[in-house]
Amino acid sequence: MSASKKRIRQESLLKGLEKNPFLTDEQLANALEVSIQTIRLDRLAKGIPELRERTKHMAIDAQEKLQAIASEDIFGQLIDLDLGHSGISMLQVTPDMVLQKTGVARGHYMFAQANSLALAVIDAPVALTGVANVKYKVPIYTGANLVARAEVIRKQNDKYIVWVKIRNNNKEVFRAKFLIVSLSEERAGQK
Amino acid sequence: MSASKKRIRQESLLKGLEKNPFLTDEQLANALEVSIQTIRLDRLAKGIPELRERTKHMAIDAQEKLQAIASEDIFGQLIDLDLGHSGISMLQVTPDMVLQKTGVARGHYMFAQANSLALAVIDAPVALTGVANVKYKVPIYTGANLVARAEVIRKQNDKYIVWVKIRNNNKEVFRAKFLIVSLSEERAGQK
DNA sequence: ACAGATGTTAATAGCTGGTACTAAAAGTGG
DNA sequence: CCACTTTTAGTACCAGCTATTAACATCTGT
Repeated sequence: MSASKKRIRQESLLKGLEKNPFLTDEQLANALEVSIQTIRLDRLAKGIPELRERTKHMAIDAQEKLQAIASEDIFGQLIDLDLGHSGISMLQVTPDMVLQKTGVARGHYMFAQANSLALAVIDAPVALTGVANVKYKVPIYTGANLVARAEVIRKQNDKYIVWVKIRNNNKEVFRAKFLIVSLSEERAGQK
Repeated sequence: MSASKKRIRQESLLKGLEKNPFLTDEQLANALEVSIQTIRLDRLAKGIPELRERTKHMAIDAQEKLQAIASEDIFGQLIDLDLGHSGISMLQVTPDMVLQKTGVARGHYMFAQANSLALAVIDAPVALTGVANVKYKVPIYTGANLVARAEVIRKQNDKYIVWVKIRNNNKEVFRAKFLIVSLSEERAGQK
């Protein structure tokens, strides 16, 4: 019986810290109505680090995640690139990409994957999207492994037409046509 | 002269902590070749909190940012909404939204703002984007205050045509036409 | 050149939130 | 009742500080 009391306490310890990781042993001891030493033994048993270590790791982890999001993990991994002709990228759909209400991936992730791949394929120092025609064919859910394939269809002076098709399990779920303008040097208006 | 030496030191203190906020006073003292006490006076003067406080605030801030990103069903702030007819949202362009190379905002932010606003306007429990036609008219840079206005142009059964125009300083910079399908209940394919 | 201001270093006491260890007390099961 | 687990208590020690007081060091204006 006491063994199960212990297990229950250790589990609520884990849950409590998950909800609020900034609790000291003292606060935890009060909350669970045991002594500080018991909390420390429990932490030791469960391999839970002390408050300061927890805080530090949270800071580092969250920072890294933010950077990953800010940089380009959203857009998928570039798998293959034939500059000026074609490219392939892959994007894993994770739970935070879907709308809670429906479980369907937000459309702008596919758009971002397709658009950034299209820009990557263009063989120019600076390129901007001018026009995009997009068609969502099938809703996407968590766990989908989206494979985008971009192809430059036409090039005329500084304008490129790029087709991007996204497949999930070899089934086409999205397609887009981009008109992309490459800029020679300076900032310039887009048509 | 010593006053400027002090100022220089305090500035490199700030810069050093910006690069690596996890430095103790002792490490900082070694790096800047002064005593620990000097570092502490400098921190006091500049209002820089101690290592532990810095770490904690980083953890909290980053966590909040992550949650904000994760819960962003609507990209930008919804300013006005006339369900089934029109809506207005605002999005501030921050430095992490732009490509370093060019300083131009990544296209999918505008797409996300427009798309999510279009979906919000639809008066239906579940709605999915089917087709999007997008035109980028002017490149956007950091600091831009994007105001998107969506209007339902046509409704036919479960299909809606929504126009979204984004303006920056009252100048149109982006427009998109969405064909959106509202779903009655179940998960269903999109055309 | 010397007083007074400014800047730097040192020393000490006390705090938080721990680790590590030892030992006693309480509960529990056969 | 004894053996064993679990819990609590107590002590010594640590990092990384704050806060305060005091002694030097350096510079600056006159």
